[in-house]
Amino acid sequence: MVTIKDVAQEAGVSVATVSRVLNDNGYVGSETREKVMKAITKLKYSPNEVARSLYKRESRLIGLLLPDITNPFFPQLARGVEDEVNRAGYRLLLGNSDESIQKELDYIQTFAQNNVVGMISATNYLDHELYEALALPLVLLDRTSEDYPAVYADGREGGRIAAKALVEKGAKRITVMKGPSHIKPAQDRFRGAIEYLSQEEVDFSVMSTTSYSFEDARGWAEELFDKYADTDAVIASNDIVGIAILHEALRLGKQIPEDVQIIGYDDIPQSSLSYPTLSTIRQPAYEMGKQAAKLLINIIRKEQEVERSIQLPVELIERNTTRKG
Amino acid sequence: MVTIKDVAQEAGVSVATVSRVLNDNGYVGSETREKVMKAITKLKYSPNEVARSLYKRESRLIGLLLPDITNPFFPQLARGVEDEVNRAGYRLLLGNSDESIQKELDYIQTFAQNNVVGMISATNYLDHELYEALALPLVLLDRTSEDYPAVYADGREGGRIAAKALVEKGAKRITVMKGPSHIKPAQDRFRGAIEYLSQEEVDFSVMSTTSYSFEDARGWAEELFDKYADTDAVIASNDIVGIAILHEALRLGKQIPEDVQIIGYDDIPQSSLSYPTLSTIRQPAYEMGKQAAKLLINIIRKEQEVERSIQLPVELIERNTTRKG
DNA sequence: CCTTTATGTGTAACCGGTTACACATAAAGT
DNA sequence: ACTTTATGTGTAACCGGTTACACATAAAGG
Repeated sequence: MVTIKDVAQEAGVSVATVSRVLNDNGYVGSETREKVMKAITKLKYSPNEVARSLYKRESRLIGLLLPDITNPFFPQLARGVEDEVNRAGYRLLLGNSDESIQKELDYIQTFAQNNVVGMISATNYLDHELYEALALPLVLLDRTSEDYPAVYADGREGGRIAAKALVEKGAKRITVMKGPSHIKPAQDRFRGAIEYLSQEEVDFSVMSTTSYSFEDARGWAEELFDKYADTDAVIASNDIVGIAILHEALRLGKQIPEDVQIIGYDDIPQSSLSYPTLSTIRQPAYEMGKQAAKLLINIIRKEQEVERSIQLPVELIERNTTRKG
Repeated sequence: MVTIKDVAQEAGVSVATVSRVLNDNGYVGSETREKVMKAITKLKYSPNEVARSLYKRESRLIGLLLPDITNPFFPQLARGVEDEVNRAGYRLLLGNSDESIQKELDYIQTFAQNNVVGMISATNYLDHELYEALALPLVLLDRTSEDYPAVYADGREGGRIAAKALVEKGAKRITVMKGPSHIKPAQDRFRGAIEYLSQEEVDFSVMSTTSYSFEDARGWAEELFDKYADTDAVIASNDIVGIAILHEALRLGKQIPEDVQIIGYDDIPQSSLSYPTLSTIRQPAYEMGKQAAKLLINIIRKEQEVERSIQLPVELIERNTTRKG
């Protein structure tokens, strides 16, 4: 391994001077700078981040904690975070917590042990005490909080928009699927939908679900048409479930959107690849990731006028599981 | 920040003793161990990984380099890697290289600068010189190589199986989609399909594509039916493209699988959520990730009898875009 | 009883950077 | 000509761990 000492020796200067050249601070004579640069190139020197991180007590790493990257909503979020974080010269330590508080705590600890400059968390549980003890800049993603800055989409409005669209498109017997109760954003969109429907002249029923996963989605779909066979519109808890419902409806010989209208939530990329293409409420996942990263970096850099939290707008994407006009 | 010194002081011993307790090596008296443990608990001490990493010249991080986590094939891979890597006490530094060699090089450099113990790369380009200069344990994933251990699925066999299935199911005018030429596994499966078809009594045509992305998938689908309107079976370059083709075929009023049979590749989770559900060649993505991580860890630990490379089997998943029997 | 050997603990060097501080010299100000 | 001030460079302390080595004591062996 080539160290700063080797470079110093090669250039015939001290390590301090090499360091000054590397970081472009302090005074360095122009010929000296030249010599050092040449030595760096010659030896293919690349400074060790770990040593720097130890002294500075701060690495150039940012921790990203997700529930599960395997859920199609998260890769986009993650990319948004990564792209923005890279722009500022940081790199990502990634962790999936599943639904395990233990894993979450373990990751938070690792992040801290590695001197990360900050972290972004999109997990559902949130152990306040530990996060507090941390004293690490933290931004929450896809989640609201009183205590920490957060970036999220307007779930309540999303639920409302979905409900409004279905009512306007003539739905009479709407079924609203309620997502897992420990997932906050799931509850927000559910609440938005219920609020809207309650003030309208329509019948609606609520079906509770306890997970978002691919594996269970088909089960929810079957249960839905079993329990509410005559429903003519469904507000799905997310796109995965929405596509499963669509699939099941077709299997039962229903016409989409004539017999049943369906609105998903998230607008994951594959929603536009279903058949018929799924109408949905779009959450700007990539943008949310970017904003969260930006916010975190501003906090890290102690910029003035840092927003406390950022709410991004949602949007109805009308595709082919809802009627036209 | 609580350091080992604080613990030493609190326990009334030297830092060396605390270190011995932490790492459970060297001699430590049982009462002394007790005292140290108590101090650790009391101060909520958590050793700094960076300091350890500097002295040991080795962190507990592993670098994972992917083309793009946003491509639905990769989240599963990543989870496989992460889960296995965690079991062994390591954590992941994640990077997406897109198609950029520069980004790839940058990430490799960062990995090295952070003293990662090893790296797993699933990227398409591979700058041999740099990887060589690295002297970092490296395992390639979803990719073969003469020079490095690799974990991959049997693409050629996959292509063959897909072609065989279609021929057996009565396809007469098969269109084979050729994936981007810089993506090695895409070429393998293509080659497998062509090899099989060449020895059979069927007509087939080849359509070249230059990307795998969602955004372009629809375009390829349109082009396909434009150029080869009378094709009765398609071997898609991957599931995304397969689903887009399915979608387009339905839009054109074709019956699936009666008029057109379609076989995808990868078996990404959402393939079972399409309508009709997509027949495909399954690559065990999660398992591939796990195996790659296992292999890397074995190399790191300098275990004996480490396999050079691991080829995993692919499997035909018959769903509803191919005819029965 | 004396020498080994095993056990327990502390001191200090080390990992590879960064930076405070000392020192030297040149340029600028009075 | 003499003090400031700006510029350039090196020495060594420091970051928070790990470990080689020294040293002390107790147990075991002859």
